[in-house]
Amino acid sequence: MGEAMTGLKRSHMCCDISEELIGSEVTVMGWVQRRRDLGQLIFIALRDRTGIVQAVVDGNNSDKELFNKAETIRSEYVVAVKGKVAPRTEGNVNKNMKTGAIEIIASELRILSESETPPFQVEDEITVKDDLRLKYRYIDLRRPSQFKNIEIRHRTAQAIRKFLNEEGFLEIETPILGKSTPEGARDYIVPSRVHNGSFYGLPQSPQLFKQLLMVSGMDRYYQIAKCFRDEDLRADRQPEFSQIDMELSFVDVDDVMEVNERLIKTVFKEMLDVDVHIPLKRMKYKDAMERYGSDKPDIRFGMELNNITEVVKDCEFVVFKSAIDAGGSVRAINANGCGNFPRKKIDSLVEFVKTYKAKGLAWIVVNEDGTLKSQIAKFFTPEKLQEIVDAVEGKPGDLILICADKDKVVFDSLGALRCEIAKMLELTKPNDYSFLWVTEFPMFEWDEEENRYVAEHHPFTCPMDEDLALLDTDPSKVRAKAYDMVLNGFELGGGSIRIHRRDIQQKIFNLLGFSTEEAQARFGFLLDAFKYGVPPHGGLAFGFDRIIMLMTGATSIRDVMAFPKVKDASCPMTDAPNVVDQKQLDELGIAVINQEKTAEE
RNA sequence: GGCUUAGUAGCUCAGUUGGUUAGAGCGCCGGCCUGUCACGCCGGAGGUCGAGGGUUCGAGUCCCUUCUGAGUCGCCA
Repeated sequence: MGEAMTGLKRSHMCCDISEELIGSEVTVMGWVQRRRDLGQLIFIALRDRTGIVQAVVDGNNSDKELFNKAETIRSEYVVAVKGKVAPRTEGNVNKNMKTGAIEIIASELRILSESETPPFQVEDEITVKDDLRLKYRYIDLRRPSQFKNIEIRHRTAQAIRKFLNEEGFLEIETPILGKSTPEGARDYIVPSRVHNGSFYGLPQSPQLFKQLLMVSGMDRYYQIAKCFRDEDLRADRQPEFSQIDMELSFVDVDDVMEVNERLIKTVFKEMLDVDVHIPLKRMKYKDAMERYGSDKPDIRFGMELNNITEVVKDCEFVVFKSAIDAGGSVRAINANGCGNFPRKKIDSLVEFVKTYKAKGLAWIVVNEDGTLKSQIAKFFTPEKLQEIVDAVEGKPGDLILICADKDKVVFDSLGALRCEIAKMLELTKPNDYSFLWVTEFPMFEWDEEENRYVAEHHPFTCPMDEDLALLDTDPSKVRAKAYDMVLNGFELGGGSIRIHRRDIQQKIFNLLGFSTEEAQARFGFLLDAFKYGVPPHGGLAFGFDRIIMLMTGATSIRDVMAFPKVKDASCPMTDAPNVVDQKQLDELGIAVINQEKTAEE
């Protein structure tokens, strides 16, 4: 039920009503935030996406019908209010509202749509569980913070487009229905009615298409591309997400980095008025791991890792000894000033690193008087213990945390631990944006399960020129022309220079265990294209949602997407994914096994 | 798939060693109120304590199973 808006035309958005309009007649339309009924005087807080403006219905100075109608209004009704803009008297100005100096004296009121009481209040102050918010996402989006996030997302996209357009990039769309290339993440696949038993794959990224566009001579391409990955969700991972995807011809590493530094600088200045100093700091992958235990280090605080393997290598402590003998290492971080942590808190840190496969965590407290306290003290001479403390520059009041294991476990554990402690100590400031590039990634990673090398980045990544010879001798040492941009411990984006020489590409495929036939079957179209003249090229892709998340301070990318999915990749609002009719399955030639539910005809 | 955590009124939560009729704030409904703006005052409705089973004289509370979220590890070229 609701009235027509016939004869009314919206003249202003709510927050566009200002003191300059005093005396003029305006018409605003929106949702009722709140009705404050004082008996013979009714205030209506009317909200649209710009904000809230107050309308007044005076029982003594307006007609009965208007007043009676105003009394029936409830929260979230959609109404149109026509009236004169009036100043508020001295004591009635609301300084907390943009429109707090004025109000609209209503002369006409239309209830365009009534509303049931919403399942939760449309206010930023309330905290509602995520699944309920997402079931009623259209109401959740009415909250100012959500409007703000969606708007920042829009404006950021525009700023990015403007920058890239001016840099000579063409915005080009690539297919969503593509070919499934099961290397890396799981693909979402789409059955074909015309080709029973055959499937399209939804793109995990437009990688191959953008390289083909370079072969076509498009020279510079970008796209804000929807990508799909059928993997488990996280706070910063959704099954469908957006990338700022780009590719450039006739470039090497520095060229791609340079244009993207300027892109980020421009966007952060425009959106947040934050000055990003370029060129950004660069850190080699190897150094990032050694110093921060992570390939996406948060460099806003110290607590760097120290390799103390040499210091303890001759000790008899079996935990350290066996780790070293197995080819691992012993490393430590110095949590400055944390020596006063209660035992319980230290124990929780020990539990914390077990998440990352560490078997435990040794600790040494440097007391205020310089004496040492440690649960492993009995395995060491006092001199040796002091030597460890000196190796990490331990001072009175410090807490030293030591992990011994395979390098991967030590890096994962201590890398996460330093971030966890930083969070406990609130070492990071809200508006501190610390960017860096991580470079010189290894080309390959040994996959223990499959017993072969897999590409660290992807199989089209170009090895560093000086490492080409190592492809034949020691592939594990080959570094790639790959780079990640990192912000505050988050990978904002990454990319690489691609291989444009067939002989090198062939070598890489061999190392990855692809036969010529297999490579041809999977990526033949790209290899064929490379026969016909291919420019040196490279590119990069940013996680668009993640950038918006960091810019808005949201804690999840769900808050910066209009209609995100919950953890099991379903949508509580639409109930996707759903079971389909047998008829649809028959047409597609699909038989479903182990299906508990079947669609009702 | 593993680990952690949560589920009590429409929403957010409290609920003690198991013990009378399960509470609060907000919201909702009704009444009063002409300057509110988180309006105020008075009154009211609203509960399968996620579901199922068990222990017990007695279960929101203890045990088992299960469902639904969240975080995280694995996974995410």
